[in-house]
Amino acid sequence: MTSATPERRRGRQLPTTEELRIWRDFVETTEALNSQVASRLQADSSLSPGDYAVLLALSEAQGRQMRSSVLAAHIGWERSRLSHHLGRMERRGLIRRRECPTVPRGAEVLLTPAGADAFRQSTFPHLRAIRELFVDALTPDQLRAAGEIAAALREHLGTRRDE
Amino acid sequence: MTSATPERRRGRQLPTTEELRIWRDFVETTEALNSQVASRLQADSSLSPGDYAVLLALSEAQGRQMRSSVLAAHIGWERSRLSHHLGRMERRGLIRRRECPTVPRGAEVLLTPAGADAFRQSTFPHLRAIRELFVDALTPDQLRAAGEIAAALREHLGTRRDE
DNA sequence: TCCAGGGAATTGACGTGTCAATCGGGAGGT
DNA sequence: ACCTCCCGATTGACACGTCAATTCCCTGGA
Repeated sequence: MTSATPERRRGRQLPTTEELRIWRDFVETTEALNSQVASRLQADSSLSPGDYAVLLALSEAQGRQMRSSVLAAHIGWERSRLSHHLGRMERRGLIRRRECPTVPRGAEVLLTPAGADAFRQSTFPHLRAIRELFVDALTPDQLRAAGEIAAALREHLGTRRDE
Repeated sequence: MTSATPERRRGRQLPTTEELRIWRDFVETTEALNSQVASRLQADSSLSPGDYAVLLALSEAQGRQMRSSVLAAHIGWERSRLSHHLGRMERRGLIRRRECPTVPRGAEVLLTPAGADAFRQSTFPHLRAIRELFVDALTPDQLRAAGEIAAALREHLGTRRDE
């Protein structure tokens, strides 16, 4: 029976019921959306969203190759996550790894022809899925608002990172 | 029912650059937000969001117990996912499973005292984290818009489910 | 009686993600 | 030269999710 006293509610420490409803709705919906997009991508091209992100970055890179840690920074992944993922992609022949001539202990990641091909094949259906599942679901105002919400959330996360 | 007009469908199969930017922003930001909320929950109470969802449902259930498949439906999980998760939670002593007397082959899931305790301890910090990381980041208008966007996306996903 | 089928739940295999070691070189200081 | 420290990358252990079997039991024909 240590429920919030009136004093503790001062300054609104806890979300209201309505705010909480929106939170749950928001989280569950974005999860469902992600999983739909992922399963379409999988069905269309046997790629995961992670594969797609890596292949996209490599496709746009000079010489279709990139140092491992640069790639990680570029797509915003932890290095160990990338290392695991590259291992799986290498097994499937989508990329290759090679020692970097310039950086000691560095690794070059390079796109194989099969990887470039898989990426090319996947692009169109993937973008179409994004349009159908995300863009088409929203009015122009809502789409704009979604962008602003993302910016506000990210900004807020950033400012809180120092704690 | 503001479905895409024939013109719209024919004219623009792919998202524009701006739409795509919003999509990426939206996806990455919601992922970052989820992971922040999850890591706070973990730090505050050693629970994952999955644990929290299960414990919340059981806490609100009659007699603090529920049939496994009812629980799965209640939190919107696949049964096999729930089964795996319950296994992990049972190892940690948060829940227990018992044969259901009424349903053949049915399983009752019930909250242990330790599980009830962990949930009670986690609630306040978790709700506070939601407030700080989500609610506080947005203006009232943006919060309302987030709810509407979630509703629109979910509605749209639902209508496309038949394909 | 036997057995096909169906529902509830579990299991196994595997992809994915995080965290904490670990490895293998160069610097830099002494 | 030796030793320490840092840096790039990998590895191992484990949590989490999904999909495809599989198990167990019950029920409804033939």
